[in-house]
Amino acid sequence: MNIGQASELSGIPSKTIRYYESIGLIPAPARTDSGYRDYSQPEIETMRFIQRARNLGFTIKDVCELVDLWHDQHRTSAQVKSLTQRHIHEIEIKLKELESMRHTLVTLSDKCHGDDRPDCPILEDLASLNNGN
Amino acid sequence: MNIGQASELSGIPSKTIRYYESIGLIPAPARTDSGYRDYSQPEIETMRFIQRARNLGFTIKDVCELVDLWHDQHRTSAQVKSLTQRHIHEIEIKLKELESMRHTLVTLSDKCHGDDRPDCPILEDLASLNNGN
DNA sequence: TTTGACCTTCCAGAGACTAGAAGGTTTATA
DNA sequence: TATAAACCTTCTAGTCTCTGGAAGGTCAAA
Repeated sequence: MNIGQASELSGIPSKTIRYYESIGLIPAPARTDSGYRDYSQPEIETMRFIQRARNLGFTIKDVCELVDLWHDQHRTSAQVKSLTQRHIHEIEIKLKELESMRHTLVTLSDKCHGDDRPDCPILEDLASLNNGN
Repeated sequence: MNIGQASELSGIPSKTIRYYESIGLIPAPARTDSGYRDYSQPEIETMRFIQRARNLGFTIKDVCELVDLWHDQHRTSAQVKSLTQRHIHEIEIKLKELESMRHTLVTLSDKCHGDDRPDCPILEDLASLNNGN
């Protein structure tokens, strides 16, 4: 199976598959006589695994670990859960940051007339002296 | 005022100030005889403005526009509000993505025993066939 | 045989910094 | 006055995760 089909089945763009291979996330596949990458079914499964993990926001490094754990008969579910909870924690930190930003922005935006005049509470807030750094 | 003091007062690291100058977000300041950057008060105000906008998640490109609008006597508050609402919209998209990730991850994590055994619903889900791409 | 859709490699750019190297300047202390 | 620490300078390269494009080879169908 060539890279285009692998891309279709895994949902990972061809360019990204090559990139993942270049950084060692996906092992180099067999090649046809003409040099085309030639994937087999288990390699597609791995790609789908990787794609799902990426869709859940795991970093490439985390995905490497997850793939290793997946293939490790002697893994413990505690290892996987720990990795996952660390990731959840990071997501929650980002959520809080974004929610705080949104709150501030919505508050400012609501105060802004949004008309032809230059007076703008958003700019005034950004320019204000009595404001956190 | 040298770059270290400007950094303290604006909350932007010296390295980042130089970077902002290199991409044209901050204009090149005066120099002392020995070549040190020499900032005046209005330049610090601009840096503080930039730092606050960055803290609200605006991209560098947006910040450029905001600074331009700030200095433009003929701006309209509608321009600023429009920029801000676009940004709020992008934040809301990211919030939804992250909340969806968190929901999935928490659900999976709750199902995982997190003990010495290898059985793990998290890995099973990532590996499962009947799962979105 | 020709066309179009694949595939290959390699290089560069995105965004927003950050680290480090190699060297010059200023300031404080001994 | 000497020297050491703490600044400053420029430049290069790395981070992270791709993505686009160029130049060229291959394959399948008409």
